[in-house]
Amino acid sequence: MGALRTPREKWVEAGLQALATGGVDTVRVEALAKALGVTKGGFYGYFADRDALLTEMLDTWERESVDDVIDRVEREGADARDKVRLAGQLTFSSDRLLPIDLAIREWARRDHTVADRLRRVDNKRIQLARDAIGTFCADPDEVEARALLAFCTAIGSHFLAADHPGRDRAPVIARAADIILDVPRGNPVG
Amino acid sequence: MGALRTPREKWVEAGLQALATGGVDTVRVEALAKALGVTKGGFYGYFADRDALLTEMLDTWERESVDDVIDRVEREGADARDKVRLAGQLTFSSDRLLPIDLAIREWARRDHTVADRLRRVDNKRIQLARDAIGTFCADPDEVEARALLAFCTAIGSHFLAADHPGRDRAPVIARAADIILDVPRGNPVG
DNA sequence: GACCTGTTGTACGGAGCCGTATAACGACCT
DNA sequence: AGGTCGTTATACGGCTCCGTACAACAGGTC
Repeated sequence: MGALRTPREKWVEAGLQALATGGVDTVRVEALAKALGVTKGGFYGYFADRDALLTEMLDTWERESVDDVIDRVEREGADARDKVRLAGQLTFSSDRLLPIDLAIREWARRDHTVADRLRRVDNKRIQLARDAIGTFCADPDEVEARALLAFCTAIGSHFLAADHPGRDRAPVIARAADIILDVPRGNPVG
Repeated sequence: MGALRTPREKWVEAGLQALATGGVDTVRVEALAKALGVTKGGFYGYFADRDALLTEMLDTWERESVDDVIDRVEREGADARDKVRLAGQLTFSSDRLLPIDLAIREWARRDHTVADRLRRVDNKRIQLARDAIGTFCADPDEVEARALLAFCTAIGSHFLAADHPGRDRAPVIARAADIILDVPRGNPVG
């Protein structure tokens, strides 16, 4: 039996890497093969076609970014506000997951299948924010608005190119988080 | 002199349309020609190459989305909060500009030239928000945070796939705008 | 009608990519 | 050493795209 030099996961990983770096349109079988130092010869032994790889990439992403993140938040998150912050950090500060997440959002705008999957993922994530914010905010409309703000800020800040004169982006986001989480001034949480 | 059947602007317009619909990678000379009902024969009379078209598309976008929008806001905006809302609406509710804006944000993540141009545009736009918010908020750090929130929400809501059980997205955004603009409850503006 | 002149259609070479077919290969077993 | 079987390289036809070259064409002018 010949050795398995370039297993399925290598192709998926290379695909996710290409997706993160250059978007879906740069996920090409021959380019991936070159990146892996092989030819595309073996690819079609694992995948029916390019679409099959894309689907498997989405499966991997969904698993990593939902199950893994939610598990960790539920286990490690202390109080409600901490959970929101931790969930945001795990997804939106991960060198691995963040670029993939952003690329999938772009992709989802043009592919309904991807949009449906992203909706499932985002719904699970935003529920986390709702639960957490609900512990210190009674009005359900306000909970929804603040959960939306949390999410849009986490995503939007990566698509916003503006500068903040005399500051870095980080402290501005921290201050914005205080507003979203309704932290009283003079008693900042950070 | 032969008639000018497919002038420069037609190519730029078709390019922007393709950009809005499918992203930069779908702006291809031959595909544009087919969409215009001609062949690419005439294209290279106006543009040195595909990159020249992309540059001109960016020029057009920058003109439309900065000069035009800012002019109108300065002229029509009533009070400060109105100006922020109007600027947001002009850019992020325009059937024409919005999809182009979003596509350029995706593009900018992978092309430094585009990122620089987007930074110029976003800086002008966010200054509008700063000025407006500054009229009712004294703390400059808080002004910056609220301006960031306004922008991230305007952009992020288009990249967020989550549902809002029992609601549409619009009223949730309106309520979020009240939080960003610090509108007291029981006295909603949005 | 003949003649410019600039726009457009057609044709080309070259590149990258998809998916298939087939041959070469390497590891393992006997 | 020789056989077996799965993995990989190579080669192919087909497609889309780029940018160039050149011929066909339509509008205006004389």
